[in-house]
Amino acid sequence: MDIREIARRAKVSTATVSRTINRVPTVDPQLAKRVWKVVEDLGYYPNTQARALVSGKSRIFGLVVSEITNPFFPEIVQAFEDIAVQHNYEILLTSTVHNPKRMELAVRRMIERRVDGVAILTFGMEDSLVEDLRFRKVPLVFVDVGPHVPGVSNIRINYQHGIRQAVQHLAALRHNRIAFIAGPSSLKSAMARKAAFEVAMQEIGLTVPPEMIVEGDHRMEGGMRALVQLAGLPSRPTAILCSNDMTAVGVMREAYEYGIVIPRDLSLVGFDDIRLSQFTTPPLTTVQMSQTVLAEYAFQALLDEVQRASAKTGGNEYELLTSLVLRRSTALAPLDAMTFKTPQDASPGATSGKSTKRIGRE
Amino acid sequence: MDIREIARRAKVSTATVSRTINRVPTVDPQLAKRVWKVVEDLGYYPNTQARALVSGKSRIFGLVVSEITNPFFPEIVQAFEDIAVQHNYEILLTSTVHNPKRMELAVRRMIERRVDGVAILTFGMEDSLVEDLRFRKVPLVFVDVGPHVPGVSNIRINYQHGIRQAVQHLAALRHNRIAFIAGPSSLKSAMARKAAFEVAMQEIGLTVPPEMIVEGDHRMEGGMRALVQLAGLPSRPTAILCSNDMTAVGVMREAYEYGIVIPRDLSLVGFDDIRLSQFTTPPLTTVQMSQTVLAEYAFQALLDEVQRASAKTGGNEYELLTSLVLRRSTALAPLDAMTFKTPQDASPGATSGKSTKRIGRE
DNA sequence: AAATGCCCGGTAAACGCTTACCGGAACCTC
DNA sequence: GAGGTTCCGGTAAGCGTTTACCGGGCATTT
Repeated sequence: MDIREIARRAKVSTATVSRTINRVPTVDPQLAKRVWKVVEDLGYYPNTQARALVSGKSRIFGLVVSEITNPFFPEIVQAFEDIAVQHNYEILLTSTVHNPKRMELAVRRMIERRVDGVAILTFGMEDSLVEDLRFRKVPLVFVDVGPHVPGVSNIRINYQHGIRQAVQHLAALRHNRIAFIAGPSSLKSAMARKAAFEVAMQEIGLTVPPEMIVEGDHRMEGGMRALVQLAGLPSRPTAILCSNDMTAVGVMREAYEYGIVIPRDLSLVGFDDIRLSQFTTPPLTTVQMSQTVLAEYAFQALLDEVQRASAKTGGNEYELLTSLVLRRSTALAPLDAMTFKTPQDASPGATSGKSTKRIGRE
Repeated sequence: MDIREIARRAKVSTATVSRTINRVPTVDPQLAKRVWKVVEDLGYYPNTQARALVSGKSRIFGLVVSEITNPFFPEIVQAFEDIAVQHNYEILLTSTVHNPKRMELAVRRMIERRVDGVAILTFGMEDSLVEDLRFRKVPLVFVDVGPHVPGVSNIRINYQHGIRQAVQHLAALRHNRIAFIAGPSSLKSAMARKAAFEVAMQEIGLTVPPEMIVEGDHRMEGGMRALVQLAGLPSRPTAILCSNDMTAVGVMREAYEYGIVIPRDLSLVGFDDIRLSQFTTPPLTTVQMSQTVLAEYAFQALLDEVQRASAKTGGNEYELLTSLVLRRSTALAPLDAMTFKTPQDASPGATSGKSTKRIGRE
């Protein structure tokens, strides 16, 4: 069932049907009504492919993420989709799972589908792929790492702000041995977080001995390993700031094995504020980086670019703030130097008494 | 840059270019080589929209999930995408966030994009929408709840298998007061899980007093509320089976507040085996329902349907098994009837000693 | 009343492909 | 060597839209 069928039944030309459907104001209301009637009766839905072909606009944006199973991404995807739907855009999602082949294929598929723009939320994308996109004049938006050229927008993340808050918060709780579990050194964003930590520590007048910075992998396992390493130190940290939330979850998990009670024995701060960090025990204090706002910026950047078409102006810069969200994984530093207790002393619920409910024995 | 440009430069007709690109074997290798050269040199990628228009196949499958931010879904999406990529299919993802308007819009968009099939992994979709899809002869696959008609495939989930294993496991650990936290009664799948639990309990000769079944909401909050309720019982359960993992996470969270130590005081079993359940403390014993296999079945069902075109046979049925995966949230039932300890007795690490590492005080 | 302008709706080309059909060349067959 | 096959590549129609252009009818102007 196509537009011609509608035209025939409504006894008008296909042009009129098209105009009606696209709400071109010059069509006579009488006619329009007749057309709409037929459209409704037949349940006609226009064929987007054909529309795209003639208009040259697919109304599709590509969205490239590293791994949809990484809890950091689903919220971004959701937010991005929400806005896309509002603007009548479709989204082509690709989860590259860190596989260069997959990434290449993804780019190719997107170009073949003639996407109107691509948001790249993955870190470390081959330059040649970006070139391919740019060569085809596809608007791009990067987070944190894009080149500064026309047609390419960037969302820069202000790590410093949130991390400074976190460090100040810990300092206010009298922590002075604060460790940092970094992300993989191959990730620019991870390095930026680490640098922000070092700056914040310095600002506040705290020194960071080298052994207080250990490298994780932004996954739970890295956090677990890192805690083991930090626990083995002669002078242990009383607080740990992690480069992302999954790392913090790993720390929690390993801390539990060691009988270290968070936050009594150890304060812990994450980064990203993924959903999961509300669900941990105790809920994780973390530096928030709003996935929703990130998605909004990304979409807006693409949309702007599409609308101003190929005006030479292109390439906006956005800044995304980060900020501390307080939950329950941080507390006053232990008074004595003997930070970690042995398991028998460490009883859950004995910590931040005020928020702990108890039920008596029957 | 289009196929004509290629044709011109390679001094052949567009038909030959098309044939070459589609690897039709009748084109002369010499010619083909010449064409390929031009294609490579120019970086030509065919326009999928045009192809779709003429072939009548979009090579897009729709995927409808309730909420991508629900940890249950990302793995399915990932797995689905993996297979889709292999088969050169694109996926149109829609997260309905339980909003009927969104759902309607999603269906409309999918039809307009002329998807070749739709996998519906959301529960409770308006019949009218399904009708709309069926009317257009779009192949469909449902999980667990689809109607039994041609063109519609179903993936039935065998809840009984895994839940029986769970119950038997708990019984073997000498639990006899086993509670069940159900999902919302509006969800068919939740009701099926509850029924499976009741059957399994009966099989094993255990009775289920009505107060041992409480309704949750498949979210953390429901689990928290349910635990409060169960803890208030005069005769408390020694083990709880939850209708999904998020519920179990809520139970864990609330148990921590009460000083109830899992698994020493309370054994806990979840359902779904979402990623997160590996990350809880302790890791959650749960009934697995393989998201990967689910996605594979769904894709295969759609693909079958597309390939056999409109042969009348349509509508496969698949069965997905569930099975228990043992982690560390279950243990021998406490010997005395005084199931829950008061906080001061409850020390983490004192439980399943063998797997608990300790470090001595320095 | 004829000329002019405006308004609207129809005609048809175009978007970038695939493919049915056709025709020429080369190769057989008798 | 004439007619018949076979093989390949070109011609052109068509997929379902949008839209530039055109032209008829009516109102307005002189």
